[in-house]
Amino acid sequence: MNSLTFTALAEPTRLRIVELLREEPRSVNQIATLLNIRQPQASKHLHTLNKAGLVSVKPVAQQRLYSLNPEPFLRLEDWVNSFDRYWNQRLDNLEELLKKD
Amino acid sequence: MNSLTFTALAEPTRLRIVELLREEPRSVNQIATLLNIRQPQASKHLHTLNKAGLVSVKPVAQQRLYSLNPEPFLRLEDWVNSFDRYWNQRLDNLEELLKKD
DNA sequence: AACGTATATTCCTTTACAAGAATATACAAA
DNA sequence: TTTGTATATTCTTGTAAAGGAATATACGTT
Repeated sequence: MNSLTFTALAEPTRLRIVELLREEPRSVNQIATLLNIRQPQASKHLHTLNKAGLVSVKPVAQQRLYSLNPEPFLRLEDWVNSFDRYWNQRLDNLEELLKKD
Repeated sequence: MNSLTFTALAEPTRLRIVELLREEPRSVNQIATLLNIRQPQASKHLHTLNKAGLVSVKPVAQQRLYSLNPEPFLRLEDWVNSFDRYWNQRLDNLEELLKKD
């Protein structure tokens, strides 16, 4: 797993942006308005998300529509799903322990 | 979703620690040795992971065994799984588009 | 009690990065 | 081609956090 994905999501405003884009693609000003932040900060955070590969841009007239990229989230999904083995294993140990009565 | 979890995982060394603990609980020195870092840094990172609620400590003699806490990872799992709706929806839009021929 | 091992904490320095303000660029419309 | 709207970039400043070195604390052993 790549820590760059986590770095991008670690900033609270960026996390909120991602959760907005999870609903549908949006323009910079839409995001700025919805999150009550200034436009330059929105642009900067979107730039960071873009560099991290989490979003894509599609120019429409003078607007720029940002949308989520599936890949990094699917990779994150795989990564976190793989932890299930660990929980199950620890659960087995617990059962083993309980059997000893 | 809480950005603190992402903050904790954003640091490359901490991410490696988590991936080590995913195998089994380990002591501070084990982690420091395996990752080739100095003991104080290992302690500091583990302290950060602990504050973020990602790990627990269990004292055993003078050692401290760190292990993963399931909860935050299960929450992360839920969060990232909920993105599937988005991908499916976008996939539907694509199919809709293709139907138009 | 003294010493050794395991871990935590403190202090210092350096670096990354977020916000604000101001400005630049891109495109559209009149 | 001037004006307006949408977005990006630059510069500055403040702050958080990581690593190194040194030291403190906790527990065990002799």
